[in-house]
Formats: sequence, C-alpha cells, structure tokens
Amino acid sequence: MTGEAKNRRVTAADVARSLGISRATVGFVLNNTRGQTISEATRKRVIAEAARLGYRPHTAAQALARGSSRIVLLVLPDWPVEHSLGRHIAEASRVLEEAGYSLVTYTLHETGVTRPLWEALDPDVVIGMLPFSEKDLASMRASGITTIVPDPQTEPAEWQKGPSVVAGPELQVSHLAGLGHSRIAFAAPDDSRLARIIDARLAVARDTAARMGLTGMDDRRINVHDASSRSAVLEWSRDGITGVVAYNDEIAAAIAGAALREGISVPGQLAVIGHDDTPLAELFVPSLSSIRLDIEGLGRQIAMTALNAADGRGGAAEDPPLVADLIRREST
Amino acid sequence: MTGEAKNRRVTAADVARSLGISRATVGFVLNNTRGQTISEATRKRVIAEAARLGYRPHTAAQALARGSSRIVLLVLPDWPVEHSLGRHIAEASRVLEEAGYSLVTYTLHETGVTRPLWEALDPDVVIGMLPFSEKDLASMRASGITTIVPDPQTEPAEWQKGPSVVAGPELQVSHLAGLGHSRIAFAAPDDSRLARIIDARLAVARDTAARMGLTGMDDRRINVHDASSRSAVLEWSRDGITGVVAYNDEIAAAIAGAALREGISVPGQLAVIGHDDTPLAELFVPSLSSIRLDIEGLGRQIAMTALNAADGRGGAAEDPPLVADLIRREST
DNA sequence: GCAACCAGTTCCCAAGGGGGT
DNA sequence: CACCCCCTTGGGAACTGGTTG
Repeated sequence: MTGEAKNRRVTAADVARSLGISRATVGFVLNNTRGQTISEATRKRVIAEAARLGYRPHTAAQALARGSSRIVLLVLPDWPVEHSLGRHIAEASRVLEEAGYSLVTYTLHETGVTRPLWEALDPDVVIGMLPFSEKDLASMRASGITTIVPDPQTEPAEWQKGPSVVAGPELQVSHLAGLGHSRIAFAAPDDSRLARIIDARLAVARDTAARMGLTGMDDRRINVHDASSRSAVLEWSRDGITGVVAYNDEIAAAIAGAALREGISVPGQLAVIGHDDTPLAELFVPSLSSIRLDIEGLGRQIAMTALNAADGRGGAAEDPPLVADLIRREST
Repeated sequence: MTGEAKNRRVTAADVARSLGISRATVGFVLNNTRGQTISEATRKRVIAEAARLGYRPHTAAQALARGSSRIVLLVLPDWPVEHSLGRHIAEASRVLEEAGYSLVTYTLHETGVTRPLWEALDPDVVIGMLPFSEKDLASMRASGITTIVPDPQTEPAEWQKGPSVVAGPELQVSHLAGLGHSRIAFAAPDDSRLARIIDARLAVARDTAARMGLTGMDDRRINVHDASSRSAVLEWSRDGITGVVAYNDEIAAAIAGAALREGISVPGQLAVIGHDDTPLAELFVPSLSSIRLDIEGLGRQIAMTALNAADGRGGAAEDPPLVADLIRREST
C-alpha cells in the first residue's frame, strides 16, 4: 500500500495544475483582482474547477501575503452587556461579511490574566463599545494594530454624545416627568467599571430634567446583593421622591423589589423605569417599564464604522438616528 | 529626506540581523525548539534583543509555516446561554493559553445567513456545547477541520449523561420532594432549538422523581410572552400540583408571576425552583430558588477536552465531578 | 546556518490578436 | 498591402514571515 492518500488540503496550485494554467490566474479570478482582465471563458473554468475540487483559500496564507487578516475584533465590555446584544452582533457580522471581513467578538475580562485576543488574531480593526484603557491601547500598538475605534486620538468625551448613551436617559426622564413626577432620583450599579457610562447617562438625565423644569436629582449607587436598595427607597419615600430612573432593568428590579418589601406600592407611591428591556423587565411583578434600543441599527452602525476605519469604505459614517423606544409597563 | 521611516513591523529577521545571527536561531530560541541546543549566552541575547525591538511573531506566518493556527473555536448555542457563562469561558481561555492556544468564542445563529467563523479562522479544534447539526459538520469538514468535539463519531446520546445535564434536575426534584411535595410538574420554554436539552433534562427529572417514589410528572411548554403560564398555574392548582421544576430562572419567574397574579401564593400554594442562578432569581419577589453550576470547573473541563482533541495533551479526560449547588430562596 | 517550504498575492512583462494608417 | 501599435490575456517570479530538515 504505497499510494496512501495524503489527504492534503486543496490549494490554488492544484486548481491551476488541473486546468493547465498558472496559480496567478487562479488568484486573479477568485479575487476579482482589479487591473487584471481575464476572459470570461477562463473565469468560468476556474470557478467551476475550484468548486469541483472543493478549494478553500488558506486564510493564514492570504493574511500573510496581503498583509491583512480581514478580521474585525469587537471587544465587549466585561460587565453585563445589554441584553440581546446578540442580534446586534449578528447584524454587524452580516454587513462586514459582505465586505469580506469576519467579525470576532471578545469579552475583555478585568482580571486580565489572559493574553488579549488581538495579539493572537492580528485583526485589521479593533472596535470597542467604550474608549479603551491606556494599558489596552499600549498592548494593541505593541501588536501592530493601528486601526482602533473609538479613535484614541479624538476627544474621548466624544462617544458620550452618541445616541446610544443619550437616547435612553432622555426618554426615561421625560416619561416620568410627563406622568407628573416632579421629584426624580437616579439609581445605578455600584460598579467602578461602569463609572464612565453611568456618569455620562446621569449627566444626560440631569440635563433633561433641568430642561423640563425639575429640580435637583438624587443620585445613588446600588449593590443588588446588600441592603442598599432598601435604604434608598426608605429615604426617597421620606424625602418625597416619587420616580426613579434606573441604569438598567436589574437595578430597577432591585428598587421595585425593595419598595414592595417595605410596603411601598409600585407605581402608586414609587414609579420605576429600567433600561435595556431585558426579560427581567417583562417578567417582574409588577412588570417594569424600560427602554429598548434599536440593536440592529446599532449593529449596522458598528459595521460601518469598522469598514470606514479599515479601508474608507462604508460610506460616510453618518450617525443614523438611533431609535430608542419607551416600553411602558406596570411600574410607571 | 530620503531615509523615511517605513514603520514596518519588527520581524524575526530584524532581530537576527541586529545580532548578526540567522533567523533560524532566533526561531529556535523563541520557540524553545526541542532537539536544538543553543548556548545560554545566545539564548539570552536573542531574548533581550527581541524584547528591545518589540518583536511580535506574525501569527499568520506561524500558522502557515507550522500548518496549524493554535486556535480553539468554542461554539455557543444561539439560545440564551446560562448566565455567567462568561467566567466559565475565561477559565477555559486561561487553561488553553498556558498550552499555547487561543480560545475564540462564537455564537452560531439559527438564521445562518453569515458564513460560520470556522471557515475564516481555520481553528485546530471546534468545540460545541451540544452535538452539531449535520449541516454544520459538513461545512466544517469542507473547511478542512478534522478535530471536532463532541466527536460526531461517537454516540450523540453520550452528552446527555454528562453532569452538566444531569446534576441540575436531580437537585431540583429531590429538593422539592424533600420538602414534602408529592405532585410535581416540569416547565420548559417553548423553543424548538432547546428541544434536545429539554428532553434530556426532563428525562432526568422523571427518573429522579420515580426513584423518590413520586407519581407521573406533568410536562409543559411555556411561552413567556403569552398566557401559557397563566393557564398552566390554573390547571396545576386545580389538579393539586404543589411544586414546579423550571428549565431556567426565566420560566420559573413566569410561573411564579402568573401564580401571584392569580392569587396563588408562592411558595405557600405553589413552590417553584429555577435553574442557572441568574440575577433574575435573586431579584424576583419572592426570590427564586435555583441551581448554580460550577462554571469554572466546566470551563476547565472544556479546555481539557480541547487540548486532548488537539494533541493528546490535557491528561485523561476524567470527568471531574461537576458540582451543582442548590441555592435556596423564598420560592420553595 | 543554509535553504527549502508553507499558500497565497502582486508587480511586471511577454505573447498574440486586431485595428488603424 | 504591409507595418506598427496597443490592448487583452495570462504567466513568471519575487515576496509575505516563520519553521524545520
């Protein structure tokens, strides 16, 4: 038994040999190389033969030769991401793929004991939902990654004006104000990793409240595992606060639950609104009003931003009006 | 201005040139190549110079030359994964990294409009939490991926006996039975993607119930968006069922919520236990008893399995006793 | 340490056919 | 009618950065 099948992978050279043409030509056809014209007949033969042999380009070889991996790395924050971020990522994948890129997602863990994925993947673009830390930026640069979004060059305060930050708090506050609540409090998780985004949202909430003629807004950090929500509702009750804007549904549930346990009715004595529209909001009793973001739109936007950063395609990065919807339920 | 800095990445050749030695030697040192002895002095110089120049191996080039990407692709199911799967993945990353592999996670979307990531990444191993569909297997084979876990060769029924499937339902049923509930029902989501795992868990629950001398177990599919939980609790109440084992915390919350809205007390008239110990379980009022799996352990196990599949390392794939804990709260 | 290799990509050039002068 | 030029088509070979006999 000498002629053992090596079962090697099919290469472009195999396709070329089988057709009696050159590797280069195979490459030209399969890549639609601009500046090279190939007769329609040859083109057809190449495509057919490649399919027949089951040819798959070797991605590592491609990456080496062209000097780019065609990978976009989406870095997700370590903290509980907005629910249904999944769809949003699916949509981003779809758009990127049409442009020849692959989207890989990666959750950055605070502990940082593992080597970040950008070192192992050599992505063309690293894109995050929040500005990166100096440490991460240094690590990326050391790995030769030049395209980073959000761009560390620009003012890091920029993203704070993005609709994904702004739209929610605006809706939350104006909803409560519209219902007649004149004394409103803001509640967020007691998590330092979230500090920046909490501050940004709080600022928007304050701003909106001021525009609607409300007075100062109490601001609390809640730990869902201890008694902080209990003391918060007791003090609010004492101080005449009747509406609470929560950073997310989890905090909203903690507040509403603490109120119920203290005999404060929801929404009668205290109205609560969450953010993200997670299953928790729908299932809690009473069900929680919340904010639902247009995640498909967000996904498309991420993809466009990445394409733009990678090669200037993707059109003008026009911020499409990100739609956030108020989902009204029993808690307000 | 002729000597413009090209700002090219630092290659092993640069390190070699700068030291007046050959590229090969640099490779030997940096890879600790066995069967090649390098003097300690040279070794030190190479390492120092590589660090000084900021040398990073080009992963695509490595992958091409050695014929393997050192990437393990963990495919996550499309359905809501157990909460805090994150930790579990972090632990798996850590273990794999020590062995020189990178872990990339990937959520496989049902719609399947996007090209699966294994085609773009050429991972050495693809590992899933559930057996793969024939279609996915075919696509992997076409991409040249030979190492797949769970091994499609073996009986696909195998994983159903794994502790991650078995431990939860056992604890749930025995807990309720231990509290004196003699008529128990099982509630799961109405989601066809989950059918296999639901059936597996249900079988375990039935088995456990029988062993504890309980009679038949009603089995329901719940859609959290409609009235199915309402009709379920009404019928259970009528039929004298006093305990419910839920597939996850979300279903448990839907059941408990429906009961409350119908004036059925929890746990007084109906006890409910969830699974996964998500924030929902802690925050719901009344708080929900649940099952917490040892996710770090699960992560380590995944990593070991992958290493074993990749190169036979990782030790015997001894199933470490996966610990599942009962978290008792107000709902039981 | 030299040199062959991994599997593509791409620059540059050669051959050949067609049309214009 | 002969000649020349240009454009289309496709090939040769260097190159990407490491690994290994």
